[in-house]
Amino acid sequence: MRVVVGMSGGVDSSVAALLLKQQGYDVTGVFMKNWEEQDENGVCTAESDWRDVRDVCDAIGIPYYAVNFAKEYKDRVFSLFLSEYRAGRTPNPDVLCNREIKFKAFLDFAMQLGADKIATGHFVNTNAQGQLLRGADQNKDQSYFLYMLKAFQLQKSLFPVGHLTKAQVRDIARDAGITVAEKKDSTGVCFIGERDFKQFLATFLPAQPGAMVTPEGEIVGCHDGLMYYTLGQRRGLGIGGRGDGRSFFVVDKDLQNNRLIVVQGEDHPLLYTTGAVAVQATFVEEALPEGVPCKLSAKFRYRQPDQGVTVVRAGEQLHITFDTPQRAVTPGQSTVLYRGDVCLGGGIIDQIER
RNA sequence: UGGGGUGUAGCCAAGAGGUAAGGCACGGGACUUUGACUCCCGCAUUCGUAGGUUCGACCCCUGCCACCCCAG
Repeated sequence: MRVVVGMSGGVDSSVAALLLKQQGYDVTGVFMKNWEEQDENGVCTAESDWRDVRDVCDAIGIPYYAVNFAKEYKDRVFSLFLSEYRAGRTPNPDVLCNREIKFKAFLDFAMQLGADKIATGHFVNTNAQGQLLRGADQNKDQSYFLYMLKAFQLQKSLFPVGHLTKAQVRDIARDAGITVAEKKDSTGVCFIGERDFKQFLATFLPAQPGAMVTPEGEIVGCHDGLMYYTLGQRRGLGIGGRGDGRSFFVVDKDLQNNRLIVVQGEDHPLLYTTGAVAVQATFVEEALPEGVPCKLSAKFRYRQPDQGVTVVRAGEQLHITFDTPQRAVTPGQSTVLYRGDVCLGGGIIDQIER
């Protein structure tokens, strides 16, 4: 069985490749370069990761390739990312990246190479029915990022580290003498990486400064452009020493008047939401029945503890009522639904109800 | 230019003769395959300014400056 492993140069995908090789698969490593950028010295910022991939593949004894999906990434992920920000929302590019790039462009590419399956280092599992399951490591479970996938994509995918904990993965890497065993986990937008987010956005979207106001209309500061802020955000507002001295948080964006609405105090009622409407509902396998309230659990952001919700599907919309008020649920972000350990799917938050 | 008041870090604010609390903001780090949240650490050799008293002053005295209020 031929398997093409998407390798990032990190521990997880390296161990994924190693395990598959040990299990007797015909393994090929493929490094995806999806973002064209060079550092101040003119060196591609992905160069060191590519080097790590080559080192690891050599050590494991598997062939490797590099592919470039920068155009696909830009067209299918990044353009939407930008338009969402323009619309005053806070998108999650990585859920799209998985649907459009890793489990589409990359999957297609692997199939053309004659692969039977692809594999990645995601901490998730699948079962025989093609369902998406949480990873065994509760703390690293990445099903949130894969909720937009369909069963047919999962059926062509292997997740060799999904049943392991992060610590076990590092142990395996260490025991095998893999050079990236202690490499720090990468963060930031997938393929783009960690960086000053405001600065990064500023290079793509024009800024339009305006006022920061309280719900009562009092002007308490100036913002640098609405797209630089997200609901629930505290840092970067620059408002200090007002009122009772507590922190301010973003609760709304008034695009019409180019105003950022802020409140004082982490427990302000406007920071809490009792329900939401999600659009572009997608289900891994079977859609929720139309119009029938379903008691499920949900996450509104990665690594959030499960929240009890009642969901009613209406076409491509999900009407979600929270068991307990949720803090800073943000339009543009994804709500992901679970029944036990099964990730059912989810949608993109469009409206919030207070 | 008569009277009263206030001047402590970017902002708010303790302090009250014994050698500068705290909060917010900000900076750094941790956490994290989105954006956030959260957590930890840091952040006035100096108290409008110039002198004086004192072993010792942000706290007492004097001059000056600035701002505020009430009278004009």
